[in-house]
Amino acid sequence: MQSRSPSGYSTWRLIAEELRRQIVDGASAPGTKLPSENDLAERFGVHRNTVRQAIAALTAEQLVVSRRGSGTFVADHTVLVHRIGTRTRLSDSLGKSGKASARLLDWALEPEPPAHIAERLQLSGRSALRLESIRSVNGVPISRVTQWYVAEFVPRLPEHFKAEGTITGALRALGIEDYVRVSTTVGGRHATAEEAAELLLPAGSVVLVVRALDALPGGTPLQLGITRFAASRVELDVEHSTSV
Amino acid sequence: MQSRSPSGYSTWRLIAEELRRQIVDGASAPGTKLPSENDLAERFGVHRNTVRQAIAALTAEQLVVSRRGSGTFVADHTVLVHRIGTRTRLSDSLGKSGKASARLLDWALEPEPPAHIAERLQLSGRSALRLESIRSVNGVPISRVTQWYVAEFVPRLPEHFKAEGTITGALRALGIEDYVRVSTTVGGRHATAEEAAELLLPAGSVVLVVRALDALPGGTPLQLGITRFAASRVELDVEHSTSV
DNA sequence: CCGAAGTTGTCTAGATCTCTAGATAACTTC
DNA sequence: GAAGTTATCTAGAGATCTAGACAACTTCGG
Repeated sequence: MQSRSPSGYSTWRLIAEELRRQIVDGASAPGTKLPSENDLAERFGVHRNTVRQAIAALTAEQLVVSRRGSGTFVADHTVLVHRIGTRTRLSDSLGKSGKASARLLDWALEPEPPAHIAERLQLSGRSALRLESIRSVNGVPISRVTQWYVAEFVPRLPEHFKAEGTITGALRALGIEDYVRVSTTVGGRHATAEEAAELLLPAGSVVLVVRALDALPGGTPLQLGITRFAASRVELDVEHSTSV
Repeated sequence: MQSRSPSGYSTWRLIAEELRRQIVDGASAPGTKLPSENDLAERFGVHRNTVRQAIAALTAEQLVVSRRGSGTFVADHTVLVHRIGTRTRLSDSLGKSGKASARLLDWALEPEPPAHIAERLQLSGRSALRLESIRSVNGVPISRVTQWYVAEFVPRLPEHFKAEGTITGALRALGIEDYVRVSTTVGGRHATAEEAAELLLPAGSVVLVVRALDALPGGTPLQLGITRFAASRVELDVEHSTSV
């Protein structure tokens, strides 16, 4: 491990991320023992206290657990899989892994939405409806979602969302049973301070940013969603058509 | 901006990432003027020198350019789009954006590949061929790739790769013209120190980790690729089937 | 069972890096 | 010319990292 470089990352943070990568990429089973603090200090070329800081961070995230005298072990952790496909709904793909829930944080009618939203939804001067929500599985927040709808297609959607508990349910209550995924892009970046707080992540954690456009049968745009998944908790699985 | 929290990220690093996010998410055109250093210092609640550190980092990445007396402006930057689909080849999706090239870093015949590789490729005791390469567009590195092949299917692949310059060309030279994408998963994490160095990224940058399995017609596994895209340079576009 | 070795937990002190503070200099814009 | 903006600098406070030590516990071999 190189000594301090002007990266803006403390040495212990870099070590914590490296250990995290080794645990997750190596698919270390819960119970796997990490090297001792002295070993890690020697490998990374730092003082043991610095390694302890890194381990403390992973402990705070419940990725590892330390036992005095024994060592540090990988804790029980799972990475959820979210399917990205033409008709996949969040409740279908992630719900199977446990109890999924969505909480509406905020909503607003937007008579003058941002230009790129208006363009993607082909609003032509019509209003958009913006919903802000957070989704959890087994009580653990996994994504922070901003959704833009063509407002006139979804009257009272927020009320229905609160009543049904899911967007799919809310849309169904409005008579919208069928819509298809038109496009999906995936990017990655550091979470904002707000996102990190809402997703219960350490500052600077990585989020996968999924931008998805859904349309009604016939191709009329219905919704543009911007979902920030906690990259440490969710992996995306792209659905490939099986027809050749 | 909160004052120092024990996140392991320096204040200037967090500010730099937030400015980056605003520039990229807001799709700021080159030439867009950022708020002045004094304004940013006030907004983030820090001293101006701290803001200067953040801007210096973005300047080093050539995302912004500062002119004394005038201000700081968004520099020319593009985010490349990589298509993820059944038959999309890197040279097809990214090559259109400019001159794409791939450089073989290393390769090895692996008689005892890791268990999860052996399983995905259904090796049953056969050897795997591992290739390590880096891909660039217009001289800018965009991804770091590890590819595992069923060795007996691709004799002398490294030589062909060097001769042809692309994997697609190398496979074609071996008579392999048709293969399909079976599965693709996308994750995100911080780049390792090595990855950051190879991709010319600041330490701790975000990479999108794409794991893809390709098969020959008939379903026999051919290749498992693990591609780390620089998230600040590449966005993934998922191909959706248009049939309903 | 006991002692040695190993491991994590805790603490103090000093060196080094980061951030704040404030100032002056050099340039641009109006 | 005045106001605004970036560039550079010095100094001090606060945070991080190194260094080393001792404490409390576990594991293993005799």
